[in-house]
Amino acid sequence: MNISTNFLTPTVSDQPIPGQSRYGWLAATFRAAIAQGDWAAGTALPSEAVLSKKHGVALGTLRQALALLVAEGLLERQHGRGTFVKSGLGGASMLRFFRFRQSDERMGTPQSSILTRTVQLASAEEADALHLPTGANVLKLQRLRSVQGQPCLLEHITLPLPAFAALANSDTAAWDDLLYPMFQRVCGITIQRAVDNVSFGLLTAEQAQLLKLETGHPCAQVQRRAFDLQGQCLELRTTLGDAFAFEYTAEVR
Amino acid sequence: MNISTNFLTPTVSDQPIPGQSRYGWLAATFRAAIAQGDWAAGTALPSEAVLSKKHGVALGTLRQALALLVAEGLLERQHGRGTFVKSGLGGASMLRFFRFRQSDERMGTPQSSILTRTVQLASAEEADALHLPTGANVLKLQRLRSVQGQPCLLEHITLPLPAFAALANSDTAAWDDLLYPMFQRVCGITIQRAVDNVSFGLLTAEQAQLLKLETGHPCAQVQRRAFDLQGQCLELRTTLGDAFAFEYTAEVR
DNA sequence: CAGTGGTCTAGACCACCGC
DNA sequence: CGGTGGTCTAGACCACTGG
Repeated sequence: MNISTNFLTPTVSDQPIPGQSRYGWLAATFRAAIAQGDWAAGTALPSEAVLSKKHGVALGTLRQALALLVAEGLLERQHGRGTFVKSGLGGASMLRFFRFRQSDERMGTPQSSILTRTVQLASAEEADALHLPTGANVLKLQRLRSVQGQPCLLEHITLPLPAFAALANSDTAAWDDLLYPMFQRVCGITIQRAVDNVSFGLLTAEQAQLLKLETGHPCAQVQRRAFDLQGQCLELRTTLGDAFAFEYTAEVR
Repeated sequence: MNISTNFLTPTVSDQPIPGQSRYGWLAATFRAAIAQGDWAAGTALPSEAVLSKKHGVALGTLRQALALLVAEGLLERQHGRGTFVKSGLGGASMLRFFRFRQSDERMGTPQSSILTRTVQLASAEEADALHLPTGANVLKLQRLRSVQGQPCLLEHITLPLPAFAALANSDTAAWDDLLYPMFQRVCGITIQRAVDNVSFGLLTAEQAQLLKLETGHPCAQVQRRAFDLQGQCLELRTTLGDAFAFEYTAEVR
């Protein structure tokens, strides 16, 4: 990572500044510290004064660096309390696309059950997206999520296999309703960010049966790629739900 | 608006600071200047040095104020050139929800034709959303947008009537393909921001006929509320398009 | 080259939190 | 109350743009 360690520091700073600004370099340093776990999720960073002194930088510069990481969603600042490392994604983020009856506040998280779990060879697209070598295995999950006993979302999940090996043999019935916190606990993997692509389709007979809908019923399809702290894609997920329960709001400027 | 004009300014500032920070108040001042047209869209603001001196504020403080407006999408800064007032929304923003063949780059804007134009009483919901008095009139438009001669989007647009009177009698055949720039030119109304709500439904017979699809064909429905610089809602729009052409990407952190 | 925004400093004081 | 982040200042120098 360190391209030029800059042996001949002319005047003041001994810090290797690649091509970026000082605060940009500082932000990168902190980003790495978070990614490597030196700053654990949920914990507080040292105060601004300490950090600025430690890195030989003015307060304002240090604050610019932190502001970058806040904008990226890695940090959270609280006036009078401190600066904290954000935990990864919660996992209930799929619900933002759907409005299921009574799902709004009371039953925050839908129940989850794993229908199938298999290990198989990664397809070309999967290997490409997950940056796996050819011939690598992936863990495939089929998962049904229900609200108040009503099945509402059907998911197909692909996970790269050396990384998620701990999930290949554990009892799926004992799994949490939320996967991402479990990824963190069991596999030490933090999902920090995801990209969802929404499109429209019709349910196949098998899909419809699981969702208790008619074959050919319209469905919304959300294809997700989820990334860890290093920006590595570590999950591919396809979620299907009743198109008539779909609702999403976006702002344009 | 000015709650306390603060007659007894104790030490330094003569500026009416409501409860906000200095830069927050500055930003509000600039926001108002833009909204009232003192800063015309597309023009450059005075330099940082001039503005900071004029408002008796340090450079850093002035920059914080500008940063707020940049984040709001009202301003745009260009290193070495200046700070500019952004023009309103372009108008082609509906296409971000759909992928029509060959619409990607070559034919940037779909052609537009106004099918019907009527003046009628605002419904209760419309009057509420547009902040109209009861009994006020609205302009209703039905509009078909086509790519390469193929009809693809059907729109139903509601506009409050004193404001858009200039559109009530002009020749619709001569209208632009993009409405928002025309709103600005003809009515002096700048659309700065919009909120889109997406859901799925089925086409009625009339809708299907216009879009050259089957009755009952699945459609994506985008309900938009568009706002001017003051945050006033000045347009209600419902857009229908083939659900199988729908595609949208969102990021979650 | 002059003028613009971008970075950086070394201070000061204020507002909030929790003990 | 001490410690935290938030605001603000009055400078300095750098990097980019355009004539």
